Formats: sequence, C-alpha cells, structure tokens
Amino acid sequence: MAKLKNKPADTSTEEKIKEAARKVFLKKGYAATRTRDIAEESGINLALLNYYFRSKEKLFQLVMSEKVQKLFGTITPILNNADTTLEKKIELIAASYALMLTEYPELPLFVLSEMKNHPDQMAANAGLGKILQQSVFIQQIKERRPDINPLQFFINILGIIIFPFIIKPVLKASGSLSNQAFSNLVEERKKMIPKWAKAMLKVT
Amino acid sequence: MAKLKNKPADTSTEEKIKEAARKVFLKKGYAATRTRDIAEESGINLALLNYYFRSKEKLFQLVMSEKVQKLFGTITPILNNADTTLEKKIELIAASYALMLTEYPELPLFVLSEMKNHPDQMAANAGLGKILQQSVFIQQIKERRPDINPLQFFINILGIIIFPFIIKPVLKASGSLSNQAFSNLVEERKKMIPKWAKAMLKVT
DNA sequence: AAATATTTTAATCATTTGATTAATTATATT
DNA sequence: AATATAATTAATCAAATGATTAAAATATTT
Repeated sequence: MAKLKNKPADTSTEEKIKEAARKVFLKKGYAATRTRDIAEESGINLALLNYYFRSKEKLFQLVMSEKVQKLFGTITPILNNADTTLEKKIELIAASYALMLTEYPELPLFVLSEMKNHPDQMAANAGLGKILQQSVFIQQIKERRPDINPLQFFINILGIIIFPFIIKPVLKASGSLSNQAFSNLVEERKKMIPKWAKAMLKVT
Repeated sequence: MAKLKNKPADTSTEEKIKEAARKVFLKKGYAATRTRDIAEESGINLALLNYYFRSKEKLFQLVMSEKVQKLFGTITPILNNADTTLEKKIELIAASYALMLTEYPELPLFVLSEMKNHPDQMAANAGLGKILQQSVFIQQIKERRPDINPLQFFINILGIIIFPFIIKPVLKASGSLSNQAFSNLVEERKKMIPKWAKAMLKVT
C-alpha cells in the first residue's frame, strides 16, 4: 500500500500528518476532530491521510498510544527502581511530571477523557496495571503504611501533581488565573508537592 | 414557538428531552453526541428537540450550566459560612462531594473536559471566581498560612477529592480496579481526606 | 361543537464527514 | 531512456447529521 520505501526521518509526509494529528486530536479530542482539520494542519491532501493510515480511527490509536505512554510510561522506571527510597521516588516523579506537563499541559485531560470513551486502549495501558500491583514503589508504600491501601497514596500523589492541569481550563474561565499566574503556581508546587506527599504518608 | 402553556412538571416532553440530554451528553460529551441519540433515549421524535430547544448547542448550554452548578455551586454555601472553622469546612466539602460524586461519578470529567472546549460557559461559572477571591474559606487559609498562595491548598483539596473520579476510567482499563473496589476506595477516602488535607495545611 | 392554538410526526434538506477512486506527478529501478 | 513503483491530487461517494417543513393529531378556548 504505502511506504515501501522512503523514510527520511522527520519531514516525511507520514510524519507531517502524524504531527498534525497529535496537535489536533490533543486540542479537540477524537470526536470533535475532522480528518480535514488534520489534513489542513499538515498541509497535505486529505486522501493522503487514508493512504498512509487507513482511517481516522487507526491514526488516533497511534497518537493515543503515544500519549498514554507519555503520561504513564515515563514514570515506570522511577517507580521500579529498587535503589531509591520512597521519598526520593516521590521527588523524582514530581519533578518528572512538572517538566513534562509544562510542555504538554493538555495531555492529562486528553488521555483521561479519551480513555473513558475508548476503553479498548488497554494494550497501551497495560503498564499501569503492573505498576499498581507489583512495582517497587507500591511495595515501599505497603511497608511504610501496611494499614492503608497503597492505591490511595498513589492516587493522592498523582492527583496533586496532575489535577492542576486538569482544572486549569476552569480556573482560566473563572477569570482568576492568567497563564503567567498558572506557571508561577506550578513552579511553586515543584517544591511543595514532595512535602505534601510525605505529610500525607504520615497521617494516621 | 413552544411551551406557551403546558408545564406538568416532570413527565412533560420538554423534561423528557432534557433528562435524556443530561444522560447522553454526560456519557459521550458534546461532540460525540448525536441529536438522534437524545431523541431515541427520550423516546421522542427528533424534530421535537429543535421544537423545544432550537438547537443541539442550546440544549447543551442548558445541561452544561446545570452540571457546572452541580460541580462547583454546591460547595459555595459551605465555603462562605463564617461560623465554621477551616477544618470543619474541609470535612463538609469532602462529605458533600463524596455523596454527590458517588451519584454522578462522570460529572467531573464531563465538566472539566467540556469547559476546555467551551470556554464561553463562564456565565454559569462566575461563582468560582468569587470563591477564589473572596470566600471565607480562602480568607481562613490566608490567615492560617500567609506564606503560601491559598489557591494551592484549594487545588489540593479539590484534587484529592475529585481526582479519583477522573482517573477511574484508567484504573478500570488497567484491570486493577473493579467497581466494588472503587466504591470501597471512595468510602475509605471519606475518612482520610480531611486528615490528609489538614496534614498538608501544616506542611512547612 | 367550532375555532384556535399547541404538540407531534414523517419526510426531506443541505451540509458535513470519512473514505475511495481514477488520473497525474514524482521517484526509483532496470 | 524506458519502465515500474510510489506519492499526490482533484473529484466524487455514501452515510451521517443538524435542522426544517408541511401536514396530522391533540388539546384548549370560545
């Protein structure tokens, strides 16, 4: 069909379409995205989208796996490192997310809402189940607080890190938060999140 | 146009359409919802939707305001009560949300993602700006922790309460959380959230 | 009961949308 | 250069979709 030859890395038509798809899907979500939006954004003929990726759905799957991987896959090595303490892991996760979410602030809301409507993306998401059941991180929480479901702390940590980016549109709409103010807020959180997380770990 | 008379409360055609719209919009979001879905769900003729509500957009606005109000309006009286302590307010908010989100678990993800794409819903959302700037709750945080932006704590509290419902689809997809397990988790959080929140307030 | 107003329905429109086709251009192979 | 392969384009399709219309059914008023 397509692409039997030609793979000049980054400026290829295929990659241009993918890049545009990333942008448009992330901004508007699957249902609100028109294949014509993607074609226009990438400056290609609409037919090429189907030539290279067969369908809107297939192209979306591709983008979606990438984004799920980016949102959850990045922290896997941190969580599975047997040589770092629980506290250190929390610091590393917070720092890692702060960096990544500053670059892709729309990522969490995109992944979380699309996952609700496409529960079939499990394949790409398989990593998370493993983390939740057998990561070093979860083991360390269990040792520290055998009295509480470790998932609770995992949700808390993920929540204080990710939630600001999820509620950002609301805060902006409420008129009480500029882009600059949000940046400052996130910056301040970098230092605070590990402290908050540790404080919650000690709660009885 | 429509509805010059007839308002038998609850079984009216108008209300049947609205109720179906609530259900379908909440489940699928604006873009993925077909007016025919709503018509079918409410058992009415498609034309009646436009007869009573003019357009899909208008009907959506109606549902959206309701949902924004439900998600943020409910806690306003709690946050503005001058007679309760900060700690008490946190307890009341947590309890209030636990109750409401158990009944409408899809609410947060719906409102937060739709608000990203319809930033015009500000009217219905005007209440939040006021809360963030002049509620008793924010004043009390300021007094307690003059060194930290009170918005940080507000986000934290909202986050630990709401985030589980946002990440629920992911947890379910990861295969490590049944509906029952989620219920238990939420139940356990009811008691823990006020403690976690208070612990974060004390962090230096 | 007749007249009027309101509600409901089936049929239909005009666009939009994902996808395909057939022809054209560009690139690689012999 | 001739030929084959791959990439690109314009045109078009069929289905889906939001909305409207004109007629029929139902309720309300006189």
